Amino acid sequence: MTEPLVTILDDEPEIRSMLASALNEAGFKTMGFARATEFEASLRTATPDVCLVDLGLPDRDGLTLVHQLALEQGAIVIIISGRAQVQDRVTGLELGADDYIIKPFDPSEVVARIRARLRKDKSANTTSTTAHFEGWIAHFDRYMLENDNGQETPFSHAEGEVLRLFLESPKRLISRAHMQETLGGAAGESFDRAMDVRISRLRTKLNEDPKNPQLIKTIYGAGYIFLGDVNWER
Amino acid sequence: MTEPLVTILDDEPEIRSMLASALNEAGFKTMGFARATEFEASLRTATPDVCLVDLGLPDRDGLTLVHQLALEQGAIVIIISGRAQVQDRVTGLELGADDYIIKPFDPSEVVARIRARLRKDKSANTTSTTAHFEGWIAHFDRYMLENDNGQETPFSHAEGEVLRLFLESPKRLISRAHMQETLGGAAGESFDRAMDVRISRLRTKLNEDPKNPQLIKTIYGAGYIFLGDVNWER
DNA sequence: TCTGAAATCTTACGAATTGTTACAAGTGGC
DNA sequence: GCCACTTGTAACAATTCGTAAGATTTCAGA
Repeated sequence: MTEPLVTILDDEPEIRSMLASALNEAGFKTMGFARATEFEASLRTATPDVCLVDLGLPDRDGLTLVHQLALEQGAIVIIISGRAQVQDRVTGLELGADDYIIKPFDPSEVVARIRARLRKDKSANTTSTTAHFEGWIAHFDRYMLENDNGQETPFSHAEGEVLRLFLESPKRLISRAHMQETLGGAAGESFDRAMDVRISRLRTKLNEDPKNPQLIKTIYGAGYIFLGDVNWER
Repeated sequence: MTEPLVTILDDEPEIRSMLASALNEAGFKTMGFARATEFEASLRTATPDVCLVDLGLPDRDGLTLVHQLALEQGAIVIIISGRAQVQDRVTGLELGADDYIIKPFDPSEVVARIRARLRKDKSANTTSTTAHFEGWIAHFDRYMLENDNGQETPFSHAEGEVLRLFLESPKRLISRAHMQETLGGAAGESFDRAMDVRISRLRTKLNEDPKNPQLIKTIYGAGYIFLGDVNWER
């Protein structure tokens, strides 16, 4: 995961810029939004790793938004709110938020809390070389794909990059842009086609029905989603 | 995971018992320790899912203990401390803690925060969003629509947006304006027709009789209304 | 009930996006 | 150098989805 993307949803410009500069300095990419509708529109093309949400939004009830985000996106959701009552915090967390930070806050704490979440999120996955999913086993050390009969077929390095990307973020939208970035398609050229081809080849190795893929789903105009439960071996 | 085990490490008996009773009530198993050495001895036999650690221990520097725990055990580590400075919190989190709760605290918030951590730990793989309605099942994770015979037909992303909008507000008027806004018809113009088409396509997939739609009703001059009982399963 | 204007539905089409196949350039082993 | 393999590119097929335009429905007023 290169430079996690953090979205900031708050109607106060000063808070947005304060957070953005602190986060950028800490090595995150950021996107700021003043209103929920703009933010939601952006979700179609970008998949944030962390969403900071102010509860006092002008155009939407913040809590229901948090609820949706936590459920539909796999993202980490952190509430930032002026409401300091215990009850507010408890309901916010129950509804799916991963953390609840009270205004006024110190940006460095926000950074620390985000790091803590991401650290946990990743440590489940990283440093392992074998992943089980839907009857398949991917051996990244040997570049081998094993089916439920124990038969193995090799996959190439390029195919492995795509597969790993999918297996590390299952059930989440992976935008074409992010994919391209991660796969080193440096120049945004007609590398698009190359990606398509990689995915196409991966799909055939996974015995996907071209008309109706079960594992790697295309989201027209947005990117891809890998369905299927993944278990990394540790 | 049956009944997660939470260890409580704090030298004040009242705090231990307060936490223990709140956690037991919430369905956790608990073990309390007054001193770090006892706690560490217990690690040889039990593997806690969550460790609550007070920083002001008599026999050990709490921070180094936290650091060890976070690294060696895969456990979730939550600091409970009387030190409320931002700097304390930041270093605690940087050293590997997953959360930092300040004394005095409300036990219900501790429970909520523990739940939030455990939820995230699990949910990495289990994001299934489906809705049941009038004999149909919409699988939003797979972009599939299942009828009462179990047959599945795919729906596109654009169609899914409309369907989701309906299923999230059943039996309520959805104005064209609101719809347009939500569906990102930013261009605003003759996107009207596009919406019509989306709905039309959705209706055909739902086997609606064009003369007499049962599920998606048009309210002339206002918008649409989705009839039918919806049950979300998330 | 009849009529006309406005709103909505539907069909067909086309632009943009994505999938797939064939081929060629590049790489490494023998 | 030969051969197997990987991987990008180009060309064409398939899909998605908005737009245009004619058909149909709704509602108000006569």
